Amino acid sequence: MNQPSTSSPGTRGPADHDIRDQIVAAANEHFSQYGYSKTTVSDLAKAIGFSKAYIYKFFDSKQAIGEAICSNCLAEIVAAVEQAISVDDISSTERFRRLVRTLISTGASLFFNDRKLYDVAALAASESWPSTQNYDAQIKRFVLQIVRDGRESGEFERKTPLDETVDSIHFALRPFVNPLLLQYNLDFVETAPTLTSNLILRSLMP
Amino acid sequence: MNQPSTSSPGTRGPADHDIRDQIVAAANEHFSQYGYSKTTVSDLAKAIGFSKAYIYKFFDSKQAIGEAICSNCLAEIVAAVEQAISVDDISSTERFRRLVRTLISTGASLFFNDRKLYDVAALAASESWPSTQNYDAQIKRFVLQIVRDGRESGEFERKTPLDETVDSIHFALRPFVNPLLLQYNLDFVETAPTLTSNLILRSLMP
DNA sequence: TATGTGACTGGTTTACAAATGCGTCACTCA
DNA sequence: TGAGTGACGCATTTGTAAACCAGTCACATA
Repeated sequence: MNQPSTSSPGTRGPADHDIRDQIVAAANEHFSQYGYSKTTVSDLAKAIGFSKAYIYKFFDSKQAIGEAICSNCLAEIVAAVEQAISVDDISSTERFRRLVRTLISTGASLFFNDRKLYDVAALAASESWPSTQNYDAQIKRFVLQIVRDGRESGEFERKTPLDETVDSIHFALRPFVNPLLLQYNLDFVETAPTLTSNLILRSLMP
Repeated sequence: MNQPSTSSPGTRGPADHDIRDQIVAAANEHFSQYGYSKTTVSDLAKAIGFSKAYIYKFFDSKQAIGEAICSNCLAEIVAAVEQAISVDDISSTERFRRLVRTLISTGASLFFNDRKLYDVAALAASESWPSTQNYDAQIKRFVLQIVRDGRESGEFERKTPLDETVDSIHFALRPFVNPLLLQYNLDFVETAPTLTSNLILRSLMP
């Protein structure tokens, strides 16, 4: 009924509350150290000195907490990509190359340096949690933006419907965007980015 | 030492032997009915009226039997693709479209109609059994053949090194070729084939 | 009214002992 | 000598009872 308007789905009670942040901080710590499944809600409660029941005043479920952590995690990738492509005076081609390169390198680095957190993201992807859908949508928006710019500057072809172009590129990037799939493509992390970028860029040639 | 020359790896004893065929037949039956892991080597032995130990005169291991079944399975996909693209008087573009379409439709049909056998293939892919590596190589050969033909006829561009073109296309098809990955892409089985084909074909335009 | 909790339920996980499975080898039989 | 097997070691799987966990609720305190 009176759900606070600015809160993300799965949260409860006052949207900005010190306790909520403490829970998230504890969850980040515990999830990245012991993993999502080995961390109990009681563990998080103990960590911040409250009872388990109190946690549920702020979050709908354990998964909702996972969502918060996962969102942060994926937001970092998005931020890295955004930073990499938000550079003045580079071609759309170069922008696209950076998108792919950054996407893969930050994703792989998450996998190798923060495996337990990566696993949360993979779980989220396998169950289509909102956080991953949102992440996916943001990457797609970047693709749209670059393709549109490239078309306007005459760098990319314009015959193919914009939607189709973006959809197909977005799909081609899926093995790197989706954490569940990225796992299986890590063997190709050296060669695949350039290969894929080149293929896509060739498809964009006027 | 005196390994029969024509036998596939993992096999033992005389290469063409009635018993071997019986084992393979029984395995096909059992694997597709109960699954690979729920089928014991003893089950297969009983099915053909021998003891378990005798099976090992013909196969190195249970996995070697799985290999035989998996090979057949994947060979069917390869055969379907080969038939689909071995049609006279069609453009390389059309040939490529058929490759992708057939690859996905036979793969998906295996998934939906013979799930237990599909799982064997997925297991094989996840552990990189020779059968899947071989399958992968065969698909790649088809791609090479089509691209080469298309280049010769002037239908496809020739600036990009042939190897790179083939590698990138092969990689782009991975989500459909690799049974382990196909599982995760079945939601897109309607739209992805055309989308992917179009992207790749655009990249091949002269 | 806002902060906070112990006790409860029913579904899942764990722990560990028993059973089963893979693969080998010495052996039999014709 | 080639066809075929029982019995065994070692690792994995399974069955199951106990422990645990996610999530709720009525209630306490200030």
